[in-house]
Amino acid sequence: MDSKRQQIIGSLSERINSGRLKPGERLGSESELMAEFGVSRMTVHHAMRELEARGFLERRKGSGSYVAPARPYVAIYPHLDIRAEIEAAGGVHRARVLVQALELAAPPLAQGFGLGADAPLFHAVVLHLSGGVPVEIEDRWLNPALLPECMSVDLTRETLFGLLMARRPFRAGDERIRACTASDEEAAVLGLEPGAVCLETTRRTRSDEGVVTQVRLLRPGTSHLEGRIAPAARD
Amino acid sequence: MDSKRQQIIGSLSERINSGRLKPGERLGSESELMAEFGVSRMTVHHAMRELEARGFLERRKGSGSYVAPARPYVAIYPHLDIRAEIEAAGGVHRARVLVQALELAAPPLAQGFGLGADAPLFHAVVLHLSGGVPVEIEDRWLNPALLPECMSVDLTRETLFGLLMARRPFRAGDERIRACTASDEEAAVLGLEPGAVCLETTRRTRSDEGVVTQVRLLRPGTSHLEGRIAPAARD
DNA sequence: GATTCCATCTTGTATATACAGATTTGATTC
DNA sequence: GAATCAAATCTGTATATACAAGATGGAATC
Repeated sequence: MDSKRQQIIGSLSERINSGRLKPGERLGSESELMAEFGVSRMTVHHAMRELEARGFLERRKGSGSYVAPARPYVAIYPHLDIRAEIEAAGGVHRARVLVQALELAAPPLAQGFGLGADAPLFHAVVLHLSGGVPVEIEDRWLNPALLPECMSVDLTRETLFGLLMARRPFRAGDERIRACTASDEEAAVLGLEPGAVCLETTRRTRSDEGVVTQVRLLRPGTSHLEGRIAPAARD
Repeated sequence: MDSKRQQIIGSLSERINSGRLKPGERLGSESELMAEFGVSRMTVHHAMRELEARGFLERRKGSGSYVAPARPYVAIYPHLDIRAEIEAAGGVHRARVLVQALELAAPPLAQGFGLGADAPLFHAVVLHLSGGVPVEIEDRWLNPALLPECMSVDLTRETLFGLLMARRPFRAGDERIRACTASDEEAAVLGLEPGAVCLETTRRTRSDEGVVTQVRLLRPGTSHLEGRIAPAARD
């Protein structure tokens, strides 16, 4: 048995989802709904508050409650950790470390991290395999101040992404996807013929302390990224 | 001046975001927080309810309130409508309709729509341009029952995506991205040399009545998709 | 007709109370 | 020591009340 609040939420959201109440349309006042559902005003109030938080309603003090405009749809790609992605697909993740060093980066790159050109950055290049099949080249730059143990980490045992998630949980970033061709070296590492079509993802993530990491992910063009389409989250 | 509830929400979420309260850790009980903040229990209750709805807390009846585990991060790509995407980038959208017809689709395609092999599907191929430059080929199949006017629509004036958004607002779907090479025909339409690298997005969206539309979007590999990284939404 | 002002309606916030229902804790009992 | 049971603790829900503050509409006034 649902609570009264849940019943009201269900009833109202059904009217909205079914299209019987259209965006912009005004709902009854709390007093009216209170009479309709036979509950107290506060119960209606809490139910509508929750619908507002979920993005179904907009409420205006002194005026009333209105059906919120339809939210735009977005595509959501959940697999940011290559290890989790491979394991979710039933594969066994393995990694080959090609580079793990402190290097002086090209000036524009160091600039992106807010560091001088003489400050060394941590650089890692890792080939990720699923059951022996090359899946992705990870070419990552990292501000070593934000992950001091980066040089001593065994990258065949844990991913830098996983480490970063555990250490610096709250941050945001941006990502770009494009298609390109593999260089001879990249093709060799990925087991492709030279000039093969590849999918390139570039990511930069920030925390409050600045840019944490920048990474270029290269995978064979035949592999595909899988996402889902859903209404954008409120906020 | 924030409300008391907002102050409590701000104070608690700050403790969580800063890491002073770690995932799994127990917060004080409503009674304790009531004393700490000098408010009534219900005020604390409503504040924590909201934090729970936002995904910061997990509350267990009889036990207490606990900091929720860190949400996984996802990549979010907001531009599903090519027209909006072009205009957001400051360009002028224009379209060239290459195909707009009712066709008998290949059996596996018709099957995806839950229709028999003898049921015609609406098929549209549209080249989208930004200021005269080809940006994307849209190759779309659509269940005509769900958009009866599809044959009479002027696709140079409005996009099928926009139409669908307006008519069938609530639905979900999935999307796949891969890299490929353009066929001779596609390369010609996009103004690329034959065999050029391209980015291919395939989308299928559903409503309660079944599959609404399936679309293949092809754009030059040099163009890139831009998204952002953020914690996954609750639910 | 245009403006001003007030009564009324609306949602927002805070509080107190009461009881339900799940969990935890501790004492009792075997 | 282990099991059982009861009390205390904690969150969930519903209600009533009171007042604040924005929005609206209509009446009174100019």
